[in-house]
Amino acid sequence: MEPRSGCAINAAVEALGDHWSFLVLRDMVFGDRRYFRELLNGSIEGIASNILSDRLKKLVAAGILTKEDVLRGQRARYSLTEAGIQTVPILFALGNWGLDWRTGTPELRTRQELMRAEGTPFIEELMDELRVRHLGAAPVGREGPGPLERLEAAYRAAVGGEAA
Amino acid sequence: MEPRSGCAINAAVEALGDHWSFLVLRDMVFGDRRYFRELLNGSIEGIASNILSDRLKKLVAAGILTKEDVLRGQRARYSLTEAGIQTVPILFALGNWGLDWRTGTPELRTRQELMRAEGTPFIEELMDELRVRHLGAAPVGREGPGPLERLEAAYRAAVGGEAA
DNA sequence: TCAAAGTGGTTGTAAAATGCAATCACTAGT
DNA sequence: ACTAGTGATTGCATTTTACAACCACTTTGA
Repeated sequence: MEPRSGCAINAAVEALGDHWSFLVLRDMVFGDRRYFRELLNGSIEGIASNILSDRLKKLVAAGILTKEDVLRGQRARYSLTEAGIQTVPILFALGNWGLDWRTGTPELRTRQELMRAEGTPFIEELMDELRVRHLGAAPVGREGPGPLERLEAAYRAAVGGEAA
Repeated sequence: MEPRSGCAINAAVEALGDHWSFLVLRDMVFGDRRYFRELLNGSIEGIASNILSDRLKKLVAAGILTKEDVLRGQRARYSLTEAGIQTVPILFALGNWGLDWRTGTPELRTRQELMRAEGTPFIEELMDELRVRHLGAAPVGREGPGPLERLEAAYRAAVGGEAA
């Protein structure tokens, strides 16, 4: 696909500005989901398997994710690339807007509020942790529980396993 | 439309996470376009009139824009609401991602680089200027040319009138 | 006064994307 | 051999999108 224009905002929107792409990234980043089935069953919005398949393919083609190439029938893991990790500030900005201008479930609001309260350092720390987990980067020496660990409790309480 | 989930990111994506909605907001925020025809002819991506009509309607319904209600055939002006103005950080994040991970025309890259170099203060200043222009807020006392004025030269050089 | 140009759209129509359920080829475990 | 789980693909109906033409109305200007 060639871009409709040379605008950076347009380029970003074309690469990941699709309802489901954002939600897939959200679940990978904040929900630590890396397998097809996890993403399929874990999504609170209930994505269809063909749509998930298509979006994963497009995100891989766009250089935002990579996929372990395994044989058919084997569990394949998806990883964020550096480009994928750098979508975190976009997700953060979207979440903050939604927090301010839309209602939402208290649990998820709590999570977003936690992130906003911690601000940019939290985002940086989260991105570093994603680099360790997805890119195999050397851990950055930090004390205490990581950002995902801190979020996990709030996230699982709200999204958890029950994908009604 | 009721939301697919109580997630803030999902809420934001549902309200404005559509290819054209983002581009309309971009042109209103950075291109200072406020009329149907300006948006129609000014868009470098070439939006169709029915799509523009539909997106404006949806953005108004979502509380992101307001429309002066005038008689049919009269020039109606669209304004950003405070919710609309607060999408600026999202557009900024999208633009920065596109700048880093996609190629684009040099002119538009220059514009995005200018913004990024000036950082958060630029965004704040831009949002204040939008409040003055769209909400009729009292001008914030600042010296020198405003952020839109600074951007205008670069923007018009690239996007200008030629909507090929 | 009266045509011409401009206003924000609407109306076809065809192409593309989406959503849903069923199915598939394959692997791993027992 | 059987069963459950893997990441998808396939049909099919519905919805959304894109493109061009057109519309009702107002404003402009000679």
